[in-house]
Amino acid sequence: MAELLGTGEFARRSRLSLKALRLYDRLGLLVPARVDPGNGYRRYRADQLPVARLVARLRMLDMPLATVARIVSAPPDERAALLAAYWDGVEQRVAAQRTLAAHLRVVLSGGKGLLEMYEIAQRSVGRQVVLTEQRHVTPEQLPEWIAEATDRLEKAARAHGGVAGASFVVYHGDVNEDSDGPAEVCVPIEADEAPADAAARVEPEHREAYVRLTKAQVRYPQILSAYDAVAEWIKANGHEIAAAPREVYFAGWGENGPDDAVCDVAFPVR
Amino acid sequence: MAELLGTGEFARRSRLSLKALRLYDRLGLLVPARVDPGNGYRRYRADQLPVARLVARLRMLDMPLATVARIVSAPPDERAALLAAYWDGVEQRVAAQRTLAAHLRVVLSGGKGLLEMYEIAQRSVGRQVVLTEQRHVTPEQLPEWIAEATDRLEKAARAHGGVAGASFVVYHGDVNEDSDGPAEVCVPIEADEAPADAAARVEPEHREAYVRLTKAQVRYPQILSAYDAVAEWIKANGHEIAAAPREVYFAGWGENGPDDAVCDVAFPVR
DNA sequence: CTTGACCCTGCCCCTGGGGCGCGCCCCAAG
DNA sequence: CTTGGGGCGCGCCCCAGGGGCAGGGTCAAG
Repeated sequence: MAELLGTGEFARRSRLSLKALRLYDRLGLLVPARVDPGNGYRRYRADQLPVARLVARLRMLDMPLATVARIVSAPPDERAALLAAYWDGVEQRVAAQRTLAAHLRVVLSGGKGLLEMYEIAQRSVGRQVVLTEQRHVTPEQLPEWIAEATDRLEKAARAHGGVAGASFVVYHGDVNEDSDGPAEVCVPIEADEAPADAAARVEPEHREAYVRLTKAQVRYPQILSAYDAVAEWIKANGHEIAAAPREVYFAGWGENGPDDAVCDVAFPVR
Repeated sequence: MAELLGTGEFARRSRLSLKALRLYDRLGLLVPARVDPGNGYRRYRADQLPVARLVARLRMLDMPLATVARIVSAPPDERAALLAAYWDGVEQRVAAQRTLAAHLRVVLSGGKGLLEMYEIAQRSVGRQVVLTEQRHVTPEQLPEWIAEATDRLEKAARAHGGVAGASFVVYHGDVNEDSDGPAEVCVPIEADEAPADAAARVEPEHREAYVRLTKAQVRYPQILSAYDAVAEWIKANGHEIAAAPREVYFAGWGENGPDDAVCDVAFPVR
């Protein structure tokens, strides 16, 4: 009565290979309705076809079988969300890789096309009193340290009138594989002079050339392209670098996606 | 004189693992400057670091080692182009997967959000005399057959006044895993009546609801979402399907990227 | 009864390494 | 001179997600 399909037909109609069907059986992902105990022949019900086709399509997204299994075994009303979560992860990875590829393309072509990739502007920045924390740090420690130090300084800022603007990180030395800074996290506070009871200093008024970056672009090493672009722009426009470069974090990290602007890379100019 | 680095230091400074270094050595991708014949110790020159770092970064793009090898062994002025070509391929694949993921999301959520994904419009289409070719065809044969049949019909159209508009494919039956059409490729010609010496017919004047799709969306199975969306829109707006659905190819395939519009999916309506 | 067409399991292969074990090697301190 | 401890080598097994092939059993139609 129940129309059972052999592996061959099931494979053809689901666009899965025999090898894949056997694997999915073994993994418990797609178990045949009946397996002949004598000869091991697998038999599938026709109503297993939609599941098999779903598996085939999820695999076309290069989704790992473990994730596929989680989706097909989830209640139907949660499946779309699981898929969306997986795909969001893919898009995040690809966004990061995309900016890295763009960076490498510039590097490999010897820096040509750098100024076409970024839109550089100028602005004036007022005098700021900042709480600071300074350290030698490697590229891979950097993001964590910036987050922690910013957090610490913002807490400390509450005792000094509160945070007065976007925090920024000044690079007094290169941070790359051969050099570890130092870097300095700065959080502006509502004060006229640097307090004596905290690590603080005055950041003078200046003009700066800057470029706005998305979260995917704010990453080592592709962020180096942005530095190169601003420096190139400064030279091309006859300006001169006046102080150490910096990253201005004007937006929070958590609440932004890979394609949202979160940071400016800026060089003070004369 | 030549400062040689041990594997440990070379690994740290290039961000490659010892395992990776040994593998790349064996594959000839990154061969140490010297290998001690007695104990097998590998020694790298400091000037191999840039290459090693390039390899590490290309690997962050999930680039296969074979492609990495092609890039690092290419003359410097060709490297950027090779990278660009690789990354273009990635973007094409991802664009196709992105539309598939969107399609599956709609399917898994039971068709909710379908009308928000597509922008559906209406238009009038005049009477057309078309050369046609009809066949039963499976989804994976479809693209090739459409290309070939269109090519044949466009050649044949030259003997009948020339091509008079965008070619289209009418689906007289579903084309999916369970059904193979038939489908009919139509190329409009500059003629008032169907010629007797060729497979031809008159496509009557009609109104149709349609949606414009990018090349990445014009694919099996995600194109099914577009059909569903147009059908849904027709029902929601109180119209009625008047004839078999069709895909209108108004732009060439070869010259367009995955995000360029190439095709409309249309249903004639009453 | 025979002949294809189906179907089974098991084995080795691929990529790009990770992890572990074993053993040697090298350098510095005692 | 010896004794560590870490650096380094090699080889083995492991992962996903199958592809491909060998060798053998099975099923259905002529």
